[in-house]
Amino acid sequence: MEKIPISARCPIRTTLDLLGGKWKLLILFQLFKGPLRLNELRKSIPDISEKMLVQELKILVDSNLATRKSFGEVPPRVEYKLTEKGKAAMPLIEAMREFAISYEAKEP
Amino acid sequence: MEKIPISARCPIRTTLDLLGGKWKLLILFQLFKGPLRLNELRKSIPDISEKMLVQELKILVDSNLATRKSFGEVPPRVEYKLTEKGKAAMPLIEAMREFAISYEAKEP
DNA sequence: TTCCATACATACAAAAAGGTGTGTACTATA
DNA sequence: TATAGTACACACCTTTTTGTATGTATGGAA
Repeated sequence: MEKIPISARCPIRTTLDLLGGKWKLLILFQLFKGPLRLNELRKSIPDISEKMLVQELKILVDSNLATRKSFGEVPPRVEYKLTEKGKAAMPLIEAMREFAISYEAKEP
Repeated sequence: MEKIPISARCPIRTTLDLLGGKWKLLILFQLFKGPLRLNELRKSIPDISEKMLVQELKILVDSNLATRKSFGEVPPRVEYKLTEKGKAAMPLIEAMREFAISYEAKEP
């Protein structure tokens, strides 16, 4: 039996679990514009490796933040798309943008 | 000379650099309620280690998101407090809370 | 026949993040 | 005199995350 501290399941931790790390929010942000194929995502995030992209997409799909649709063609064609839950991250990204802007302002 | 991809300095990455990781947002959240001493922070985040707390606070201070005020007493008394830039993270935390709530809802 | 494109998988290595345990300075208090 | 409290520092270790380099299946184009 594990000892779970009182704050182990607060909304901040939940969100960190779902969206933490270097890439997930960047991927989600790209997908807001509409469904994308793997290679399209790769081009829109130039410094991500293929492995990371595949791995993070899998996690996003497992968390029900995105869906994967394979067209069963050859060469393979697969499209990734946000779910409703995934789209709910938009205000969060907006808040991040605003935070970054206010941080970089010269004011106090 | 380093090669910097086109998207290296977007607001998402800036925010991730400043607030990423397991602890910074939790610490900031505690400090919204008002200035706190190290031990008070430790009690309000039961599962953080002293090293992590000190280390993360130092980073937050270096980033101008918080300030450190030593009272020069013995035993030491030090207070940590948010700066204006630090307070600007509040909407972000609010957005995280809302995201977590919507994620955990049973709807689609 | 060789090569290309796509969307992966897998093994391995490097780097970053996080955790544990101990020590220190100083004073007050028991 | 021994102990406690505070806010650290430092060494060391483990885990997690990220990166690199290859390999695979398939069919069509050259």
